[in-house]
Amino acid sequence: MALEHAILVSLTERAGSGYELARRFDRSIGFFWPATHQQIYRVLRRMDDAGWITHTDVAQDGRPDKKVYEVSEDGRSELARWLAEPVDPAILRDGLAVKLRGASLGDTAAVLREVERHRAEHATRLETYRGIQRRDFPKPDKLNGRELHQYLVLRGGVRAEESFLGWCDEVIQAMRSESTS
Amino acid sequence: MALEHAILVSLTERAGSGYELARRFDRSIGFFWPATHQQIYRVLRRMDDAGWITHTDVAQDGRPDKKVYEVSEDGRSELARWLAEPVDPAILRDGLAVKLRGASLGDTAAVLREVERHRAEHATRLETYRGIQRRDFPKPDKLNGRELHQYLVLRGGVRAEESFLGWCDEVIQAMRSESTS
DNA sequence: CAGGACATGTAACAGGTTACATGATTAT
DNA sequence: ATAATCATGTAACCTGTTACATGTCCTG
Repeated sequence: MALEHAILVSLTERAGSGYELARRFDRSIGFFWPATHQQIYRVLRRMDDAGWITHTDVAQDGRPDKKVYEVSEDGRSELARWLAEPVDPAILRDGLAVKLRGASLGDTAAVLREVERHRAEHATRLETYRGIQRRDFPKPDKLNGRELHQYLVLRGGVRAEESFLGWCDEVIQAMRSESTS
Repeated sequence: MALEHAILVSLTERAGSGYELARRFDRSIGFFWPATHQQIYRVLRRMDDAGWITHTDVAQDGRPDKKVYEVSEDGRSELARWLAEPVDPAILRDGLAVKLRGASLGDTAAVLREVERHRAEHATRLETYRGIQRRDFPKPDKLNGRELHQYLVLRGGVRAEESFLGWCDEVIQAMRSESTS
């Protein structure tokens, strides 16, 4: 019920093809609402049928044709309607937490190595976010409207990754000192 | 592919019925791996068929009969096998972030109110976690093994909620001062 | 007497994943 | 030559959600 709306937000910012949307989801909005290209194609068709978006076939030389989608008036009002509704709280599905909880039922050292691996991945993601922040929002005090909202979402990503890294460090430290005591 | 393993972890800690598992998921492990009772019943049957768990029918007076499940040897080795595997990074699906990103395309004030509502819900959840921490782990320095791991998972929950609250405050402050400038 | 907890389940549907298919261009 | 990028799609499958069904006991 919300992939449609995530796509409406993204397409309102800029029109694009299914493929382009899938790239955007990989790089930005998908950190908060992940989606594969198959999901996106399926939902785009449904939205097109419902009249929330329209498409234009664009021929390209050397590359396959693409369908560039843009948001219709109906899509805009549907988005406005959805924005005024309450949303469910964020859903987190963290296999690493499940593993840590069961660590003593298997190879504890392997779970610790897995925590270290995740720490490295999240450190990379944090650097990505900080790069975007420096490049796109160098003066956050001056922002308002859409740009401010985009910046604030990014800040959420930065905070979440910082928090995750801090947790990994706490886990790594506690598990290391446990095994040597 | 991991609800099975979350259930194995929970059932190893303590045997129980599908209903009891569903309650546990609501209160603890489900904060990191949510599941409804229907999902749990379906997966329990599959695990029973696969021989990872066994059940005993327990008659109760005044209450319906229940099937108490416990983990078999095969289940234990499956869990150990899974624990040594890499896990995918945590998946976050946050409709509030999508709304904030699109806020300027609708009623910005309504989105702000929604952020305030989520802040309150997460404050409650944080208090729940802190209550468990005080009750079950009053002296965290002394912990090791399974208890240490349970404590560390809870710490992850506390950190995540603290981080979320901090983000909400940042958003609320930025959006309020924007609308008055 | 209404509502909630206890206990398990079926059925239908919506959402998400994985594998495969096609075919051109560009970079290594 | 090989792989990667661009671009769209089908099919099969698994996971997750919502609604409904049943029946007892306990509490307000």
